Amino acid sequence: MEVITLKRIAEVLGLSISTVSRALKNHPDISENTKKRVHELADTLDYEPNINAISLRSRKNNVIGLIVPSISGFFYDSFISAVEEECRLNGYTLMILQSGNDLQQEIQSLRICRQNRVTGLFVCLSTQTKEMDAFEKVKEADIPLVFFDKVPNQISFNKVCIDDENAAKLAATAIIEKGKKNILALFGDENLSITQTRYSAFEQILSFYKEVKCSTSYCTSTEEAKIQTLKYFSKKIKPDAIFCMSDEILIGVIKALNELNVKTPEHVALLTMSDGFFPKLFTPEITYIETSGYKLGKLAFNKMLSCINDTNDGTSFFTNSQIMAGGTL
Amino acid sequence: MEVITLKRIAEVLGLSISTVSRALKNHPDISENTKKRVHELADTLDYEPNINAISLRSRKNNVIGLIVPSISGFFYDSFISAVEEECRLNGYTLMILQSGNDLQQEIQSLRICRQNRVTGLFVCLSTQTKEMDAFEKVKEADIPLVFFDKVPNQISFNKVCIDDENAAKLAATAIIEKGKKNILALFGDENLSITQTRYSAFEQILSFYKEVKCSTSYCTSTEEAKIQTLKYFSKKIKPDAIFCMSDEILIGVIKALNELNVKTPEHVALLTMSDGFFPKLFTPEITYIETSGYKLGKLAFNKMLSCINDTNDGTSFFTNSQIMAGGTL
DNA sequence: GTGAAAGCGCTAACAA
DNA sequence: TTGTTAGCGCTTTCAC
Repeated sequence: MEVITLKRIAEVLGLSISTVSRALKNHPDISENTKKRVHELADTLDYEPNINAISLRSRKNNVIGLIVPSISGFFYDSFISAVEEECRLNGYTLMILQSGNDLQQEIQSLRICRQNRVTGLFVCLSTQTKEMDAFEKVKEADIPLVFFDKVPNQISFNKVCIDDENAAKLAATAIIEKGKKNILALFGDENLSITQTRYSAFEQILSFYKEVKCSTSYCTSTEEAKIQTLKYFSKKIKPDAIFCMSDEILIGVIKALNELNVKTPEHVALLTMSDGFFPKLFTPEITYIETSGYKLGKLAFNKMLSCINDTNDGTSFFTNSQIMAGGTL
Repeated sequence: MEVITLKRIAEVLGLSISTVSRALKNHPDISENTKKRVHELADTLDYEPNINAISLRSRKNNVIGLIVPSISGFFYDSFISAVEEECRLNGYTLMILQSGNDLQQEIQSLRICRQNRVTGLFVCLSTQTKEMDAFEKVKEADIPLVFFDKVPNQISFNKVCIDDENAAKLAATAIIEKGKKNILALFGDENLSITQTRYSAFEQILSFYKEVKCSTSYCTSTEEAKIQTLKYFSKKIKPDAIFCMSDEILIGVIKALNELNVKTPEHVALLTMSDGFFPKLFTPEITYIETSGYKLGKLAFNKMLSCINDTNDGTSFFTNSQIMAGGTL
């Protein structure tokens, strides 16, 4: 099946390529009659302009790249959903690459984005990433770069995050106010700044309450969260409250509690950070600090737009959090 | 920041563009010394070939399109995850577009894919789609087209599905064997062939057992599934078994059962079709017929490859299903 | 109101 | 072993 180009239309109509090009864009110079003929033929032949040619010629590309450890589940899918929506609404196309938390893969994805001359790039760092050299180069190449969720520590990068500090403080305060004395706090991967921020904010609040005991544990997976929970409940003094840093952790905790037949809130209080989807699946619904991937996605896109339009003020964006009452605290 | 091209490298090295091009590809004609010089400069300048130019020149594109109602949650995220993985491993790049179950959006996404000259296209139909004209045109344009999950009825299209018929029969048989007499069967959107297939297979099995009563209901959302469940449990004779066609339905049912304080399997048996993620979140774990989005994604990509390589034999692919024992049946 | 020509970055046939 | 040239599909300046 023949692919239709301006050239082809021009041949059929006995016009020059440039006239056809202008006619399709309704350029004022072109006569109404010519415009009509061109549009009609283009329609019947199902002409679609070749984006590659346009990108090449204009030296710009409407593709935006997104690198993320995994598309599926836990927050990222709704973040991506929001970003795709905004991209589409703004005439961009989204190219998604999974790093699988693998360093090589992340670098390779970065290269693919550069080869594609992406207009901008969203990145959620892999848990392995230490060196930021490759990302520095992206910046030097003047490609707008917005980190989300798992972001680097350097202040020089654009970041869009949950307001981790505030959210973690909110959580700690809520637990304290319920008079809990023996907290189990489960966090994610220790290397991530997001984990570090949540951890220190949480600890900071607790430090004001010397009488409250808190055991902390870092879990890199749902399975580990389950194991840690089982471990702490096998001790003589059992936790009277559990704080989960994320859905991923929460699921592990719930599996453990189910196995132990420990009920919330009767035997233990439970508070998590989440977008609310998982917390609402259970009975009683789990109390959570709201951290919406969808909202963050919208925010991230705004940041990206300001970078693209060169109106970026260099500030980091944060979504604000609030506590959503369920029945487990 | 200057963008590096072959031309630039050629200038610096005092070579012609074609020599540089060949050197970078390690063409045998080029002397070792020249290759070395070119590679070194390319490295220090961080040269990356312009994919747009390559696509234009070669008249092919390594982009594969994917149109889906929504990226997030319920099966699609893991399907997409698998497809992205395969794309990456095979040198393709994935362009994702959400239709939001909106007809206009779907058509628009189709157009974007055509403009981008995608090498292939995965489509999960929106619930609104009736006319297949636009997709016929894609086929006529020789763009490999693979439908997944929500697929058209026409036999002429490539489809990759859960083996819906077998899965639904498996479900019906399992429920019958448990001696249930009053089944509530909840299905998804009535317009979808996937729903129709599951429905008729389920009914077919039941038709052999005249003594078994079965109420059927179509739900287009989680919320509606909840409402329907509440409705049937407000009747005098309550269901002794519930069959859910999907996770989306299951979640609604669980919320309803929680609200009613109806326990599984004591008060009612529960069986769903799922990839297993959600069923395993609850206690007891919910018995399900396995339908893996991830597996289906891998299958879909194989189908796509065979289309691209023109070795497609025109058969539809099905993942096989099996029943996974939880504690609710 | 329309056309010719150049050029975006790249590859490959042909020439030298 | 290297260079010249043409052309992928498109836009845009300049000429008529």
